[in-house]
Amino acid sequence: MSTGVNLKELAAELKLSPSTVSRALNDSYEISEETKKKVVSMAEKMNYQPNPFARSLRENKSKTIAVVMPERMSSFFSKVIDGIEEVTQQHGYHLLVYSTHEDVEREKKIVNLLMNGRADAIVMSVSSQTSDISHLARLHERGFPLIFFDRICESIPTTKFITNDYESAFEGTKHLIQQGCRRIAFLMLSKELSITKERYRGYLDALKAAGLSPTPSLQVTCAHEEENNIEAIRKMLLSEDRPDGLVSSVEKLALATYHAVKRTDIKIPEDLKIISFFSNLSIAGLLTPSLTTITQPAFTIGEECAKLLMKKLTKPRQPDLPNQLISIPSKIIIRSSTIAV
Amino acid sequence: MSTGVNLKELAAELKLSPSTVSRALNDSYEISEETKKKVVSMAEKMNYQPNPFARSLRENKSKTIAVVMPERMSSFFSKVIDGIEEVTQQHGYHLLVYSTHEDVEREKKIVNLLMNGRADAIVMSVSSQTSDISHLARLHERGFPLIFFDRICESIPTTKFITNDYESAFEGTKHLIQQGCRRIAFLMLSKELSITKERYRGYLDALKAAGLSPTPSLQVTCAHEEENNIEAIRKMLLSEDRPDGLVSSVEKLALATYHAVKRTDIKIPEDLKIISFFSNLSIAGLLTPSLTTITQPAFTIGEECAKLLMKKLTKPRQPDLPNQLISIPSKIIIRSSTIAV
DNA sequence: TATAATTTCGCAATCGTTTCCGTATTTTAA
DNA sequence: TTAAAATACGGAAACGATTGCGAAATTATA
Repeated sequence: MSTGVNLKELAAELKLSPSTVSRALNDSYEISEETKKKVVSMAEKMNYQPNPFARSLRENKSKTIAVVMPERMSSFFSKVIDGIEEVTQQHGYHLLVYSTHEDVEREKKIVNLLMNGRADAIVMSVSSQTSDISHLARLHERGFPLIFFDRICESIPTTKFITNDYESAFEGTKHLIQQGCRRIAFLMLSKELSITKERYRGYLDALKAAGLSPTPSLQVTCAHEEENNIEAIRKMLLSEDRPDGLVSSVEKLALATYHAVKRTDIKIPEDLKIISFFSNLSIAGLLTPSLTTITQPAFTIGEECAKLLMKKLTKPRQPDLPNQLISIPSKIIIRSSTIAV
Repeated sequence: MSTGVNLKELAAELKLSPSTVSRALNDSYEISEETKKKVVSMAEKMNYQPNPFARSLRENKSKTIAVVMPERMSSFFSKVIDGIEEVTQQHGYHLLVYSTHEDVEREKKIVNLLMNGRADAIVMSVSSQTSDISHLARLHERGFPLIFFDRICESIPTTKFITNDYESAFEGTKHLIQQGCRRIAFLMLSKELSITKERYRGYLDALKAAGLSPTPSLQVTCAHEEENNIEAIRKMLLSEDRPDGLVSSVEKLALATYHAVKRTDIKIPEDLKIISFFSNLSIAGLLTPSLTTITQPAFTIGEECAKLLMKKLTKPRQPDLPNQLISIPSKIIIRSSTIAV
């Protein structure tokens, strides 16, 4: 791999010193317009590309953001990253992307690796296994810029971007009740997860507001393995107090539910109405029947994370990321899976 | 952001020179076992993390791989990256991930940015717009390690990983014919794409082998915008010589076809049988009717790309990546969308 | 015992930038 | 006309690691 020209060679060609060339390329006021032109044109001619590591070493920043998330095959996370990339790319930033595969040990390893400054900031959504958050707390205490989205750590005082989890779950559950549901199931990944807690609370409060009492056996905590989830849901669906409605707090469990239903003779929406947090609109419309979704503003969440970070990182002497919770509302899109017949 | 301890501070604490400490940490034969122990334990105690940029600058390598692909919201590409990450993470490599959004201009920008050595290698799948490949050729001519997967550049002499596109398309088309189809449509993204060419060839040859002649109006070239694709497909499906079978060369066009069919009263598989290159098995099973798929070994492709790169990058004085085409076969999974009634 | 070989470590250069100084030249002000 | 200020540039020190080379201390060999 033949490395290109460096600053010294470029300077030699121009019969200038490296410092002058550097300043010229960085548009310093100390350099005359005339020399700037010369330098810039010669740099183009010789295809000079500054070495990013020399620069990072000197400036102590990498122009790189790390994104850590639980899984890649999820339209929600894909769209968030698209949103982040859209903003960061305009500022010349690069994206390191890591998947924890819902494994807290991998999450710890990744976070610890990132503490050496390879990235200027971390945008993350924690794994469903994450209960001990000391690795993240340590990162933040050291002053490392850290932003959470979706699955947040409440106790770490930094900026977090979420959707209106509580209200959406409340409204979604209320919608099921309005459609006549009385025994409503709730599917979740892990009780530790911030999104689980909030969405669950919204679900419970909606039940309470309607004078309904929750049935413990209808609240299913799932795991990572899809087949196990499908079977757990199927059993719940066929249990004694089988539900007539179902709220899924994450996309993948809605899909698991459709799989589970296929293994029974339950009819949606006649026997069971389903609503789910879901980001893949194209798929939602193709499911049979089409799925009523609580659609999170995934792309916007990514954009907002990135905008905040860019402000903090590209301007000098910015304050720490404020300890705030920013909520961007979801939209409920009613489709066939909850239409009363 | 308070940077941690560096080598000099660690050395001072140990009353040793930085060079000795560096060698001790790198397990050099020149250092006694005794000092090694001391150094390592002190490094742990002080939580020493080597500065990656200083190291990269000195060693002229970044322990980073760049992955450039056309889109993120695709189960195929997601799985490929999961495969790559699985291997590279074990070697301590990091992943920079870029999406071109099927835009060749963005692809060029990204590739040019990567020429400065920010990554040690690039794994890429070109955009559907890419016909001029000079940006990639230049990269390769400079000796930059470059690997293609799926959507390859035939003319660039490096290693490419694909699936058996021709054979799979041939077998898939043959399957439709065996199920009684006579007028078989073909959906593609861009005629420039390597996968389009090969899969199209397989499709044509299968027709020919059965004594069928292709109908030009049944061969639809689609673009990026989903709604436009759906409408184009719908029109084709309702045209005079409407098809009774359809091969989709990529996942998203199969979904578009399902959407298009929903807007007509065409019945699958009675009126139209569908087969598609498709990686999202969970979704394939949930479509109505479930979709017969040509399932690419996405994860394995990613793993193989990464394995080859790791061999090249982690061992000293490796030869250039050989000019070879490695094909990993797909599997055809027959579901309801092609079952004759 | 004297010399050679081995072990173990330190000094200093290096990677390619940026930037703090210093300085020569030109312009402005008094 | 002279002093002060502004302009335009170069020298050299950083940033934090790795490594070639030299040297002291120890061990082996003759």
